[in-house]
Amino acid sequence: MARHLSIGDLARATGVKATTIRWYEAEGLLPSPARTEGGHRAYGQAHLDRLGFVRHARELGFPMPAIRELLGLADQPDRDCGAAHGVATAQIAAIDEKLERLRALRAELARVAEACRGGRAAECRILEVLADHRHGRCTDPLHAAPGAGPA
Amino acid sequence: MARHLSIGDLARATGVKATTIRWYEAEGLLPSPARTEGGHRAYGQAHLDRLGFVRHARELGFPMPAIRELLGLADQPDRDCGAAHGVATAQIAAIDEKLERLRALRAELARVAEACRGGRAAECRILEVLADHRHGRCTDPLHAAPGAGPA
DNA sequence: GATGGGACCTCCAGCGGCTAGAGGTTCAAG
DNA sequence: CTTGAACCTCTAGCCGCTGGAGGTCCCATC
Repeated sequence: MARHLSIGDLARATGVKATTIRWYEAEGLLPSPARTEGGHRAYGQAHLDRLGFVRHARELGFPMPAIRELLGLADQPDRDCGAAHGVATAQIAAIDEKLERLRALRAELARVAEACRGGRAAECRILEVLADHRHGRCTDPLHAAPGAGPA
Repeated sequence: MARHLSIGDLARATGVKATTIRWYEAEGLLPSPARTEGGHRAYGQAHLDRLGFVRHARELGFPMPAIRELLGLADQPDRDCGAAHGVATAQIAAIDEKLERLRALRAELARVAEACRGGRAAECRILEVLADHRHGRCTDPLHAAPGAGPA
């Protein structure tokens, strides 16, 4: 009898936890597998491949709707793959945005932290800067350039 | 005149939504204000300042427990501000970690996207690469684990 | 003083992407 | 046949809000 793969086997093979695998199934990223007589999930190679796909896409930060779209494309080999390219490009743009924001954040935070010379909290520049909201008024930390706003 | 500030006044002044202000109060980041006879929140300047502090700290990505700590420090001017420096430094470290992850992600994703030359999905390298999880090359530590795959 | 409509109130649910636990059942090794 | 590890379902929780339902209050205008 060809041995099926248990959920634990998939978990070990892919590094995705069993609970997460079940959750992917509930969310429709993985098809529901067959069951043993006792009700345990019984997977095959196709499931393993698909889970690998999903995991890799998640590692690359694709949100679940994007993964659903990619899966749909992978399932319909005749469709134009331009859509896949679009999904990937959008994901890159999203990452670039996050990167830029984090860099700006990092810069301001470093500036703030460096201003602290120790001593009593009453004189702490970190707390001062945080408390001073002339400094703020920006929803986006991007524009908070060191020389520009708060003199 | 201007006996008190309404929640809407605070919202307009700080750019923090009223619902979020109420939520900060529930979470203990803002003290509960006095109420009008009808039950509306009645704020003073101190609340406005405090909300500015919280908002700015959030913009810098401090998680709520860190903000609680910073607020505690700001309230006790005699304490050593080394703690504030520690909080800021930890936040910088967290950002650096995220930045590094995102950069690696971005690089791989760009590589993946570039591989696509258009055409049918069956030949799309994006989908191929996502499906093939043995392609290695990823500096992300999350990715590095499964050396002993399904043989 | 009445009225209208916007601002406010409370409570609850939901987002993404899982994760953990309770409490019960099944499988496979010895 | 007996363990006990792995599995099952279901529920709730994490962060940091956000939105909606359904009701009440405030205040400018007539």
